[in-house]
Formats: sequence, C-alpha cells, structure tokens
Amino acid sequence: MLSISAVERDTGLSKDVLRMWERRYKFPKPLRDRHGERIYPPDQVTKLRAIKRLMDRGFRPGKIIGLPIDDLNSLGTSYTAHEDHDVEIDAILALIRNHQLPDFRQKLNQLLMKQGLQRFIMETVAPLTTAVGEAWVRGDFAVFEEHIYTEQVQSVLRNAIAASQSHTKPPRILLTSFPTEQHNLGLLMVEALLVVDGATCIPLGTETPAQEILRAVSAQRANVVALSFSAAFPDRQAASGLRELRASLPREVEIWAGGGCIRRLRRAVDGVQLIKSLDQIGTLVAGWRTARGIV
Amino acid sequence: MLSISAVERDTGLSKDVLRMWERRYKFPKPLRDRHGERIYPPDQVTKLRAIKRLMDRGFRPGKIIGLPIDDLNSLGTSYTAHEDHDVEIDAILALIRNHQLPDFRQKLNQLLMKQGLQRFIMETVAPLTTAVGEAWVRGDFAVFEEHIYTEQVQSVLRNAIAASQSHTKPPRILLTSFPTEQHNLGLLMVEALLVVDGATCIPLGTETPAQEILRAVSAQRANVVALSFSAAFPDRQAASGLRELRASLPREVEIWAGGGCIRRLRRAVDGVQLIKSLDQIGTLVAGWRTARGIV
DNA sequence: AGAAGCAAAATGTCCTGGACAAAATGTTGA
DNA sequence: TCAACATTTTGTCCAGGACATTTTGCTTCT
Repeated sequence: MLSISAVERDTGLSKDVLRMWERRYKFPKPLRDRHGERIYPPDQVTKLRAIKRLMDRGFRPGKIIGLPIDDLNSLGTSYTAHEDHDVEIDAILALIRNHQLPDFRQKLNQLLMKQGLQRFIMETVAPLTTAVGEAWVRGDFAVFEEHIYTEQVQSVLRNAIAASQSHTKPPRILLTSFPTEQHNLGLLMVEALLVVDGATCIPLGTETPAQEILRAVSAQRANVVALSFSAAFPDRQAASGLRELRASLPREVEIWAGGGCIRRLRRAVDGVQLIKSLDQIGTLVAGWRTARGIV
Repeated sequence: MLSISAVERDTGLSKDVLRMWERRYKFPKPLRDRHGERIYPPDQVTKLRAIKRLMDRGFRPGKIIGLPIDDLNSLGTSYTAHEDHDVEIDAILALIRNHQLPDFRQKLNQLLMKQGLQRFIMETVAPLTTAVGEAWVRGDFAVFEEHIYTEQVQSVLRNAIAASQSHTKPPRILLTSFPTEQHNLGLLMVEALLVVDGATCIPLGTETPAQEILRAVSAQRANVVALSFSAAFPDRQAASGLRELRASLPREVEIWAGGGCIRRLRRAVDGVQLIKSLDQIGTLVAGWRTARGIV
C-alpha cells in the first residue's frame, strides 16, 4: 500500500495527474487511510506503471486507461514485438533472472570482446536495456534485479570507456541530463560511442541544473552539450528545458539531445540537434569536424 | 523569468513548498504573467538556490529565508572553516578548480598505483571527498565541479574494483542504500575495500526499498547487507529503517551500516554493526570468517 | 549535568474542485 | 495534399484549508 508521493516516485506520474485521472476516468481508485489520504493497492500501481509505459510510446491515456491489465500488457508486447526477437538477448536476460551474476558479467565481457565497443553498445547493451525496462514494467523483473543489471552494465561500460579514451581530439563534449532525469546508462552508452570516435568527453553525471551547465561549458570550453532523456521524461519539460538552454548558451556551442523522450518529440526544437538513433552519433561528430576543417 | 515548474526543476523545491513559503514567509514573491501564473525573476531563484543549499546543511528555512542573499552566502562560507589542511589534498582540489581534467585523472591513477587500492581509498579518496563536500557547502566549489569530481573518482574506483575482483570468497555482501540516499561514492569506497579483502560483492546501486533488499538477499544468498548513509541523511530515518530491516531479515544475515550519518549516531541499533571508520571493514570481514571457520 | 518525556512551534504534504493552457485530433476549404 | 481553424483531450496551475511530522524548547527526574 503506497502513498501518493510513493506512487509518484514509482510511476513517474505527478500527484496532480494521479488526482486528475481519478476525477476524470475513475481510475486509479485508491483507498483512504484513517486521515482521508489516498493509499494505492499494489495492483493499481502495477496498472499505472503499465499505462505510463504505453504512454511513453505514444498511447494516450483516455484510450487505454479503461483496459484491464492483461490487455495493457499484450498491447505493450505486441507493440514491441520486433521482428528480430533476439535469442541472444533472451538468453542474457535469463542469466539475471536466475541470479547467475558471474556468468552474466562474463557474458557481457565476452560479447564486448567479440563485437567491439561500438557494436556491443548498439547490438547488445541498447536492446538489452530496453528489454529489461519492458520486463520490469510487466513485472517479470524485480526492482533489485534491474538494480543489479544497471550496476553490472555500468561497470563494464565504464571500464571500456576508460580503456578507450587514450587519445582524444575535438569536439569537447559535455555529457549530462536535466534535473529529475536519473538514468545513467543512456549517458554512458553515448559516452562510449563518442569515445570510440575520439571525441573528448566531459561527463557530469545526471541531474545538472541549467545554470550549472552554462558554467561548466564556459569553464571546460565545451563545443557541444549532449543531453540524455529517458522515455519516462515528460516531453514538455524536455522541450522547454532545451529551448531555455538554447537561449542562454552561446550560439557556437551546439546542443545534442537524445533518448526515449526525444525519439517521440514531433516538432523540432530550434537550434537543437535531436538524436533519434544511436547511429547518428558518429555522423554528428564527423559533421562537426568537417564543418570546421578538422581531420 | 521562470515558471513554477522550471523553478522546481532548478532548485529541487517542490511546487507545494514554493507556494507555502510564499504564503507563510512572503518569500519568494514571484510576479504573475497575464494568466495569473507565477513567474520567478532570476534573483529570487538564485536566493532560493542559496537557501536550499544551506538547508541541505541543516539550516531551517524560517531562520534564513528573511536574510539578504549576501548574508546567505557568507553564512555558507563561515559555517565550515577547517584547519587540518593536507597539502596534497589541496593540490588535487586545485586541479579540479582550475579545470585541468586530464591532469586530475592522471593524478588519481598515479596515487592509486603508488598507494595501492586500500591506502588510496583511506588516505586519498575519503579525505578528498570530504574536502569536496566542504568546499561545496562554502560555495568554493560549483555544483558542476562536484559532479565532475564524482564522475572521475567513480571511473577510477570502478576500474580498480573490476581489476581486483578476480577470485572471490565468502562472505557474500549486498551493497546498497535506503531510498532518498543517492550518494554513490561511499558505496564504491566500501566495495573497493571489500574486494581487497576478497569478499564477494553484489552491488545494487543506491536507493533500494527495504522489501527489495529482502528479495535480493534471498535470491543472491547474501550473508551480509552493507548500507551506506551520507552525512545529510536524517538520523531517525536511518535508525528506524535499520531496526525494521533487522526485524524482517533472517537472523543469520548480518547488517553493516556506515557513513557520515552513522558516525554521529549515539545509540547502538540492536543486531546491526555500526561502522564508524573505514578501518573496521577489514576486521569485520576477517571476524565473519573466523567465526565460521573459513580461511 | 545529563537523560527522558512532553508541549509548542515550525514545516511540509495532502486535500478539494475550479480554471484554463497546451497538445492532439478532426474538419473544412483551397 | 496541405494549411487554417475548431474541438476534444490532457495536464498544470491556483487558492486556501487541514493536519502529519519533525524540531525545538521546556520540565522533570535520576
């Protein structure tokens, strides 16, 4: 049984939205504790998570909020049933689910060696992370299992990055996310891809306030600010945050924005490069260099 | 000029708190746009940030909200005047302050090689992290500089950990923190020290709910749960959280708790090992093993 | 003096229900 | 086909009241 703020944390739906849905759609329908405050039973929270997940892919709440949980899940899976249902990916997921930690770590390192860092990111880490997110929403993955996954992948990626960054050239790229955006893996994947291209990365970790980004750009003489947004990040906050940042940053500093949230943005943001696929990163770096006559 | 949600993002103060302060303390006093919605001038946002920073350090809003911005800043600086200046530490801090990122990274690696992982943690990373925290409170360190510091140290530590964990023995130790406790470096330092002692670490990252800790313990067959608390964590929450966890965890699973918050706890918590200094970790591991006749 | 218990003050979170801004969708006309 | 406009859907903001929780200050007991 969770309080409204716990549900906000757990689902990413703001308190205002939770109350508004209750008013408009009659769901969720939390019980009340003895002080009249909302308390949400676990099954309703699960359904809320499923709804949020579908909304992150473009479904609209009014259309799906009335459906039973099973329909929501099948909607999610049918929607994502990629033609390339990778056997390899499933096998790796099973390692975590069966709690074979050393095997999992070894498998990751083995794939890294076999594929090289770039393909490892594109073909293994990215789809694996998506799969973990989906399994988590369906309830097939426990929170702690997702934590373990994140830690292990983080470890492998950070090692690979450190090993690859011997020689760096321009552009100098500042990597971070806006406040409330805590997902680190996306940032690490981008950093790895950039390091492969020989760019100079200045990772700031997650959740840097806009003003601090400005200060960091000038202190570190960055040429580019790269921002990561998970699918759970609210579109509007992303768009308005990017516009504000663009307005206050010198014109010659580029802004690159990527991640699940960006992928579903319809309209472009003026003066901001929206990255809809990890493929683009190499092209962007190359483009930046040729535009300035740098080899 | 920022909207209320932009200010929430930038300062970390919730909308409810912003409105409540306006009602109670007459600050902030945002203007209104033509729709009657609050818009905050930059100087008020700056002051809000200063207040938030002092609150994180233990000041209470009612006492400081009326002060002019200059007083707030000097309050921050006067609060921590330290004496025991380690020359080496200061020199390293200067590298970050002067934005010499490659030099800083190199210095860390050099010290790691010279001192070995264990002494590197105890004599370099721990005091450095404390110094950074203090400089940040004084305002001598920008938020983004602290972010850069954290990222770099994290990178070095994770590499060292990965390199050291070739073969591991019992005990199996689960590493994490309670929800709202986001500081990762403490956890990493502990993991590094444990790896040096050959223990098997299962890092869960930060912010694992109590129930998930239970599930993780049983899934991973952990012998010990190690929890980290930064100095900013409220004492009571720590104590009550530890008691609850102790009550719901099997007796044979030990709980070890450490960090700034634990260091100032007066009373012991029944059945919980309080770690007041990083020195103790080696002893604890050795003690666990001898008690069970493991070499 | 120090600890423990308790009352008062300070502070944050939650509530309701109305208003309306912003985005998405549908419709019409060129 | 596209653009302009109307309509519907959805989310955010507002006000001001209530009260839970935490901190502080006071009193009493050891």
